[in-house]
Amino acid sequence: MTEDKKSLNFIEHIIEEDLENGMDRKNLRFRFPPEPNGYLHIGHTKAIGISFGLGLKYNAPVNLRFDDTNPAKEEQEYVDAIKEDIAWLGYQWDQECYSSDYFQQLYDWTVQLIKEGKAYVDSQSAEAIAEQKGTTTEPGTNSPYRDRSVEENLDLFLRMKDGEFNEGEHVVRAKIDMADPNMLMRDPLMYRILKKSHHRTGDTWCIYPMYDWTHGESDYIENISHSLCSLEFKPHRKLYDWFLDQVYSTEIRPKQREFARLNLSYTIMSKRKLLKLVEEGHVSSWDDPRMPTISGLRRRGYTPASIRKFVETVGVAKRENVIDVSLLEFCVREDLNKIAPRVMAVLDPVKLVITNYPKGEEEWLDAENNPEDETAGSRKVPFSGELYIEREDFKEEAGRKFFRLTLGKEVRLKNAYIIKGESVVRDTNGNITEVHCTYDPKSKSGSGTEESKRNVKGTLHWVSVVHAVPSEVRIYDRLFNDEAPDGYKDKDFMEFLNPDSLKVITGYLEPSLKEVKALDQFQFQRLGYFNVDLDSKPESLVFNKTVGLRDTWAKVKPTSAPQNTSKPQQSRQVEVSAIEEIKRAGKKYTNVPDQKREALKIKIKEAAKNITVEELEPLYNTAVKKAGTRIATMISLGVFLENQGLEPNQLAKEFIVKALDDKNELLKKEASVLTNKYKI
RNA sequence: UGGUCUAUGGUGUAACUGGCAACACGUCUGGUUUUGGUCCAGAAGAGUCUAGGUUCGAGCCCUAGUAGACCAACCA
Repeated sequence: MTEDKKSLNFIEHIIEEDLENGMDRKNLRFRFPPEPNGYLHIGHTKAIGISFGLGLKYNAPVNLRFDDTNPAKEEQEYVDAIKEDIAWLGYQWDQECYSSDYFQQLYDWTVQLIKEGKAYVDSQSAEAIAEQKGTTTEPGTNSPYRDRSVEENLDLFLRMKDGEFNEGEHVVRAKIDMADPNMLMRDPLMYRILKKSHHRTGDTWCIYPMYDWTHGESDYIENISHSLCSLEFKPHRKLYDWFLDQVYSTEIRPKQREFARLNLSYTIMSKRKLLKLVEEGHVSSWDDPRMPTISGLRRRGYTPASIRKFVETVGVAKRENVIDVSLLEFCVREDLNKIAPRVMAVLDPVKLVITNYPKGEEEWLDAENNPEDETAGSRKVPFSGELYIEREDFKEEAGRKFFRLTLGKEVRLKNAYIIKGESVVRDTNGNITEVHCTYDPKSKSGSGTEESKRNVKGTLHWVSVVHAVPSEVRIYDRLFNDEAPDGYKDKDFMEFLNPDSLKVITGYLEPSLKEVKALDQFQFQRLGYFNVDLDSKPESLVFNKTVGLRDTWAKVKPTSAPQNTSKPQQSRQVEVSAIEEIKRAGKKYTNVPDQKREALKIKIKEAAKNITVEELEPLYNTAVKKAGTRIATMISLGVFLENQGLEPNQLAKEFIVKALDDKNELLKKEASVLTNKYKI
C-alpha cells in the first residue's frame, strides 16, 4: 500500500488522527445514505466520491443505505435508479441497507427511552408545537404533555403503533431542553403517525421515525465509523450525538463530520427545482442531456471516469464554493481524448466541388482512428469530387490569421489531398452555394510523395456528398444564463433559463457511422465529442454533442469581423481588467478602515471611467452575494452615469432601490447619493 | 437580536507539530502536429478579509471587527 504524497483533505486528516489514536484500521466503515425520493445528480457524486473514495483508499467497506423513513415521498423506482447510477459510476457498495430495516430496533429503543423518562408523547397540533419552539433568539416553552407518566406514554405510544390514532394526533418527542440555543435540541420529534404504505414495509407500520432519530442509530447499527454529510447537517450533530449517547454501549461510535456541498456554475442542484424543469417540460426528462443528473450526464456522453476525476479534483473542504463547469468539461475532454475514435462529420455544410477530379470517380482513403491510441487502427473513408465542408471553413478573403480555405490559397483535406480555392457559385440572394477548387493528385496523404509531405497551414475535415449519412445532431448549451441561478433571494431561478439550450440540426456523417449503438462515443474531428443518443435508430441516427474541443480560435472570432491586427484584442483586454479591478477593490471594501476605503473608492472610480453598459449590467447580478461587490458596482454606476450624462435605466433603478434596503450602511449611503442626484 | 460554521490568485483545493504560499482548471506566449485538438516548454496572476496581539518568525495561535452560509418542516 504505497500512498502517493498527495496532501490529505480535512476528513482524511481526521481519519489519520483516529488511526494514530489507536483506532483499528479494520473498523473503518463508511456509508452513502440517499433518500430514494429523486434522481442522483452531480452534487451527489461528491458525497459518493468522498465516501466510496475513502473506502477505496483505506480498503474499507462502504454501505449503500436508503434513508427511507418518509413513505410519502419515496418510491422503489428511485431506489433502482440510484443503484444503477452508483454502479455506473464504478463504485461497489458492501451491504445494501435500508433505514426501514431498523424500524423495530428503533421502536424498541424508543420504548426504552420512554421508560427512562427521556421521551414522551405530545398530543398537541403541529402549529402549537412550532409555536412553543421559540425562535433563534428566544427560548421555547415546555409542552403541557411533557411530564406525562411513563405508563401513559407507553400506552399512548403502543396505541400509536397499533393505528388507533389519526395522523397528527400524537407525536413522540425526546425530552431534552426547550431553551437550548440549538433549535434542534428543543425536544425534537422522534416519531410521527403516517398512514401511508411504505415501498418496503408496506402497511406494517403507521408510525415512522424522523431523520435525526434514525440516522445516527442506523450508523451505529451498521458499525459506521465515519458518517460524512454536507454542511447543513452541522447543527444536527449535537442531536446525533445525544441520541447516540442514549443507546451507545461499547462498540464503534460513529462520528458525523460535515463538508461543503458541490455547486456547479450555470446549473441548479435542488431536486425540487430539477423536478420543476421536468414537469413543466423545459427539459424532456430526468435524463435529458442538459440535466445535471447522473443519468443526464451519462446520456450526454460523460464517462464515469471523467466524473470520478472531476470529484477528485474539486477536493473536499468546508467553505461554500461554486465550481466552474469548465473544470467538468476539462475532465471529459481529457478522458474522451484518449478513448474516443475520430471520425469526420460536417454539421453546417457547404458544397465543395473539385473541378479537376475525374467525374464519377471515387476512392477509399485510409484514416487513422485515434492518434492517441496506436492500437485503434484505421478505417476507409470514401472520397469523391463533390464534398461537404464546414461553411465556417471557407471565406473568400480573410486575414493572415485565418488558416482555412480562401480563394487562391491552399489547405489540406484531412486524410486526402491538398486543394486550392478557385471560385464560388452563388444563388440569387448572393449566398454562396458552392465552392470550386482544384486538387493536387500527387499530394494524397500517406502516398509518400514529396507533395504528400508538403506543409500547408490549414487542415479541413470533409464528407463525400454521395456517401454522406444524414443524422440528427443535438447541440446543447448551458441550461441557465446565470452563474448561480438559484443564488438569489428575490429572483426565481426560472428567470435565467436559457431559451437556446437545445439546437437540433442535421449533420452529414462519414458512412462508417452507419453502424453505431446507443451511447457510443466519437470525436467529430475539429468539432468536439459526440455520442449516440438513446433515441437513435439505425435508419435515423441521433447524436448528442457532449462537449466541444478546446478552441482558441473561437475566442478571437467574435471581434474578427474586420479582422484588424492586434488593436481590438488589446482594447478588449483592458476593459476586462477594469471590471476585474472593480470587483477586486469591492471585495476588500467592507473590511478595511476608512482611510484605505477612500483609496479603494478612488481606484474603483478610476477603473469605472471607461466601462460600458454591457459590462456594468451583469455586475448587478453578480453583486447580489457580496456587499463589497454591491458597493463597488454602485460606485461604478455613479461614475458611469455621470461620464455618459445618462439617466439610470430600469435595471439600474432596480439595483439602486434594492440597495436602499440593504443592511449594509456603506451601500445605503452610496445608493442614496444616486437617489438624490437622479430623483429616484 | 441568539447559536454554529467559513474566509488563501479569476475558480477550486494545498501548505504535516508556526519557517521565503503550492497544485489543478482558466488566461497568455512559444514549439511540435495532416484536428486552431493532443503533447511539450514557458509566463502573468494572491502576499492569505481587516485591525491589533503572542513570537526571532503567523495563512496557520489569541482578541476584536467585517462579510458570507446554515439553524425555528409531523422533510432528509
